[in-house]
Amino acid sequence: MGAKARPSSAQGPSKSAITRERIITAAAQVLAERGYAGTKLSDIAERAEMKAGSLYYHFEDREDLVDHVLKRGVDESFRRVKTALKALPKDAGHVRKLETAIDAHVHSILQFGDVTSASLQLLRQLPPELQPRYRREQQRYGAVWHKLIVAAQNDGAIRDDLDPVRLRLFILGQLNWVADWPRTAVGDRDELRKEAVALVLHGVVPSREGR
Amino acid sequence: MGAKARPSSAQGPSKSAITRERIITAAAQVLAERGYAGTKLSDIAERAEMKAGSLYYHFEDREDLVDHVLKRGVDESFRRVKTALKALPKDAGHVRKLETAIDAHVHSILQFGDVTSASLQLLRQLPPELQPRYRREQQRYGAVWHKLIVAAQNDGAIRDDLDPVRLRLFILGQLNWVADWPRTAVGDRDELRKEAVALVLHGVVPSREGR
DNA sequence: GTCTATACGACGATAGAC
DNA sequence: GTCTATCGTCGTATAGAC
Repeated sequence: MGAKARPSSAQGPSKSAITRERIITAAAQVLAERGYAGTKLSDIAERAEMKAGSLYYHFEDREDLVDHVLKRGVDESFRRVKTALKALPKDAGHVRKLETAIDAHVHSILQFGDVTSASLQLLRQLPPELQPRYRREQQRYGAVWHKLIVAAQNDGAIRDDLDPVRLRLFILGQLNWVADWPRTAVGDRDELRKEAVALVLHGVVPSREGR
Repeated sequence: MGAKARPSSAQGPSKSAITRERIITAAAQVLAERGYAGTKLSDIAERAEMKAGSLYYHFEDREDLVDHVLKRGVDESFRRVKTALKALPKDAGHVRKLETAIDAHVHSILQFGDVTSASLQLLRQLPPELQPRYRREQQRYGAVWHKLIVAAQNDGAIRDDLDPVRLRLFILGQLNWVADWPRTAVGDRDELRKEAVALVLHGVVPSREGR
């Protein structure tokens, strides 16, 4: 990589910002496959094509770096789902909203697979002192889904014989697991998103009037 | 492998065997919440109420201990699902079989939560050299589900517009995630199992003739 | 069987050259 | 900004007492 540092006169990210980005991506990949404690700075550095010591120019320490990966992972799905919901017409039905949220959540997982996967499994593995911050963020996201589900149940748009909390966890669990699928199974992404929506909404049994 | 296998007589488990069991359980718990590399022998020892050095009397080394936890985790669901399927009447329908497998899988997760949870997330985190053995075991389990799903699709018992591989991953993902639920969300276990079956089969939208 | 004490290696972090 | 060199810490594993 002998690219000359280009003076960021006009606009666009500085070289430093680009490097930071490269490091975060590399970190997310290693974290996703090795877990929190299994991730060595030397591995991150190698994947980002630099030496371990150089990381300290961009981040305070290991924890600071993990912090950035984690925050981004939790935020990504959140932002995307909120945006997608807001883009819906005001009079959209509950089922339509749910479809939209499912599609957006899966979409974010497919696009930011490593970051999402890393943040999802890391939440458990973090040293207890570090957990509260991210748990809170995750709960705010969970709350969005919870409202969606409860509102839909109250209006009779979806079945109300399932506990809303468990229902949310079932749905998100099914979708989150996609981050861990073997690449070969993912296949066509649009197809996958459609299937996810279909499965959550209608299940595997073909509908029959006299269920 | 680990400790010496006692020539099995008619007596109960030796004291050594009991201790081994205690250690494996402790290890599963720590592995489930800290990940592979995050699990220190001292933590396992503490939870098993002994000192770290003493573990080496029962297991060759760290890897040997993890090995036992992992093997058990993959086996548990497998055994339970196979047994449940065999107990069905020969003429059981495809949907009935699927229900049974779902119920058994969830049941095993609820009962061996730590071991299952540990083995599920550890598969990814293992050093590459150690993975093949467990992957193979997991694939054998996946094959059972695959056959179930394909057979059901071919007979028109379940919808065939979803890719069978992805369908399997969706279903198992939804169920596996239960291992990571907060204890407070699990609630009544029988209720949870029923809900899991209902959700996979019929989804969240109440059935209507003109879907 | 379990303990304490210790060697040994691996990784995080810092300092200073370029 | 990135490198090399180095220090300190911590965890695995071993040795030997009880």
